[in-house]
Amino acid sequence: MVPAPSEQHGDVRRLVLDAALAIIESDGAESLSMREVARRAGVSHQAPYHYFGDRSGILAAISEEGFTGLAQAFRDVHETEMPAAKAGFIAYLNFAREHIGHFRVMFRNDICGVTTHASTAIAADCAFDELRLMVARITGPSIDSETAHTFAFTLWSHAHGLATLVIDGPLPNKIPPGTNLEDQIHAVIDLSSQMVALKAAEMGLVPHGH
Amino acid sequence: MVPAPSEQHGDVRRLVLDAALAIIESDGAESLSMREVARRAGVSHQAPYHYFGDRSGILAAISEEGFTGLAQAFRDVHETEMPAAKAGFIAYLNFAREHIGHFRVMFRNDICGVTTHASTAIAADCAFDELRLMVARITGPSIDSETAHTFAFTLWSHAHGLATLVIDGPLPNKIPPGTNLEDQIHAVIDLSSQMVALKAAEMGLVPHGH
DNA sequence: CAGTACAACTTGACAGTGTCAAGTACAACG
DNA sequence: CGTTGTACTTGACACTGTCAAGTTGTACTG
Repeated sequence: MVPAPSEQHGDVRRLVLDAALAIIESDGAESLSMREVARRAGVSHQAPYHYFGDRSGILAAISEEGFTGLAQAFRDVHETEMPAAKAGFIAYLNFAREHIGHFRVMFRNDICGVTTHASTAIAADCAFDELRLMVARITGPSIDSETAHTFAFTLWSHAHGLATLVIDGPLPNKIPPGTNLEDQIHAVIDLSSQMVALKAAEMGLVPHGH
Repeated sequence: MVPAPSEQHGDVRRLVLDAALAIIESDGAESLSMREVARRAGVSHQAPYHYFGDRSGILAAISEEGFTGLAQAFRDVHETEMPAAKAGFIAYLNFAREHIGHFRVMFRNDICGVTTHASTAIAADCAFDELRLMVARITGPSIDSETAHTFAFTLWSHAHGLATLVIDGPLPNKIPPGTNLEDQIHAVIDLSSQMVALKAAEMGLVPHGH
């Protein structure tokens, strides 16, 4: 049976996971070597396999952890006084930047196989449910579920695109000379959330308050 | 000196590139092995290095090719009768889906180092210039360059997010049961372009016609 | 026409990689 | 004490990226 997480056994799993995250954060997911992970965690080169099965297993575990964290980030948005759309964009981008290791893996089911790892898929579903709850704050209750779904997908796309372009894409290199990256990012977030708010208003949707 | 591209010499380069693209399309960029590429191209395991220097070199070449293609896709949008925003979203998504191999690499400067490969950076700049021209069709001329830039970034983010989520992300697995993926995608594109059009109208921007 | 230079490769070697297979240490349980 | 199971370790294998050195053919000089 699995020992209590507080015991030393659980530590190796955590150690391995943290070592993997450190590598992914600094060099990207491609550079993740199981042997280097093991070396940094101070265990034999085969120990990680005991916990995660194979390379995709460790990535799936990171992905799962990431989705759980993202769901929490979405939940935390409910506490804000900011307009929900803007707060959502900021939360998404902040999560991505603060958890680059997780973020780089989460949306890559080509390398971690969300479809093959059930618990990762469940965590992803939870995060998406939380996103839909957040979107419901923008659209209000007077909306059919199909449109609500489309709204959720759309906002997700917008936030995701910005985050990926900022983190691994060429966006940081493409800001005009003399301008500040953070300012540009906030201008994009502002513009995006204004677009969302305008459309919601045009559709006669009323966001519900706190 | 470099031989004319029509000669047999150029063929190897093309062969290697195509083999690499085939691997990336089917298995992702992580699974790209230089030796497997060489094997499929029917050359020695070192031949690809002759042309591309190292693993990141081949990825940079693919990236460059991709950005050149994307720029062309943007140019082709000018021919459409559709509203520019919607046409742009569709063009971006189509490009991504029809050139998965290129797309999976282009925006990953963690693996192909756009910063280190000059010609790739130039191609990326060209594509971005073309994007700005396209955005100018939406915003019209009555807009200061800073706002125009923000508009371009924003639309880019929106389109990019949708494309990445569709191609490698969990979006295809997250459509509600009984609904069609293509319909969902088009609903998102419609909603996004409506948001853009609304904001442009609110700002008093007038798109210029054909 | 000999000589040289250079591009376009090939062959060989090396350290490092993912993963299968087998072993060891040790606690829990009967 | 013996069995069972977890938590690893050690060893091996085929494969990887890349450096170094060789080979072939072609172009161009003297």
